[in-house]
Amino acid sequence: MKDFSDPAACACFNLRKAARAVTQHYDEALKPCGLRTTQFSILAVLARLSPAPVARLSGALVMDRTTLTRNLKPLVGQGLVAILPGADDRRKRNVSLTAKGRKAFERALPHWQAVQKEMIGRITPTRWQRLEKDLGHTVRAAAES
Amino acid sequence: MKDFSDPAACACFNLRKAARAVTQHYDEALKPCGLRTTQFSILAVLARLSPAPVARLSGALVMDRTTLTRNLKPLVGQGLVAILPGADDRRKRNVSLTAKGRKAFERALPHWQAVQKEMIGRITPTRWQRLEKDLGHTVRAAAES
DNA sequence: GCCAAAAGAGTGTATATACTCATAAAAGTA
DNA sequence: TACTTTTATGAGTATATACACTCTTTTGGC
Repeated sequence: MKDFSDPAACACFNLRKAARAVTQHYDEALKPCGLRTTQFSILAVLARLSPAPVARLSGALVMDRTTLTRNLKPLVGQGLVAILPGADDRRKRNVSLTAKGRKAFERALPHWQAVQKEMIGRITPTRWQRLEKDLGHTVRAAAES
Repeated sequence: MKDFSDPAACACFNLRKAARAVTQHYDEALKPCGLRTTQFSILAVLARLSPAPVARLSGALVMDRTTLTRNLKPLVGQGLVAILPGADDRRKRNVSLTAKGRKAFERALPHWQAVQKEMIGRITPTRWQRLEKDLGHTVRAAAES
């Protein structure tokens, strides 16, 4: 049982390592847009769900609620995202994409497509298809506690 | 080509998402030891390579050199790791596991094994075996720039 | 309507991540 | 040897991550 005796086989370590390695390429590619990968992902989710309360977004991103709150700060600072109190429920904060934010997202899209194509090409489309499924399964497996 | 038009298919986003989800379990499991997953990983690598200069360790961890420097700080603070100037080359800083650090690592090992077993069980050993290979390939693919 | 419980969200604190720039020492070269 | 280049590293800054705690508002039970 190598998997349970050799820390180099650590599932967490290997996932984080791969995430670090890949993130650097995406961040580099999105640099001309003034966006990080995480920020692009948030805008992408918002493009579909805006406006939506914080908890709904953090669920969609599989990101801790408080993490999302912090991550929204620079986006709000840049005027790409606006946060408004909910009309029906004053506890809720509705996060929405501004016009500027939607433009920034659309400008970033081709840059993302380029690096995505490049990276999947390197990984190999076949392997990536498999990997994406396995990652999705992993997220669900981790979340089911 | 769904992979190049739907940001939800983003390789980076999916990797980071899975890393986040899994990290929470490992951090929770290692909490009684006073270690985070990243710290455990560093100790595990040091258990094999200690003493080693910063650049050598960051290479082994596929972690940015400056990131490792920051990550070492709390470990040094807890006395688990010591950093000494190189005798041969005064530019180098040799990072080494202290006796206390080795003990902390050995105490943490069973906790890691438990969560590793639990997580691989959830993911499924077959899928994990495949995933680990694919992650390794991804790291190499990303690094070959 | 009153009050306890639950839901939605922010803050304090600490770690994780990495780019840019600065520093110092070793190695190479004329 | 003096000068340049390369190597090893740290510091400044900014974002990413999340647990514990707190605050406010809503909801449910009576």
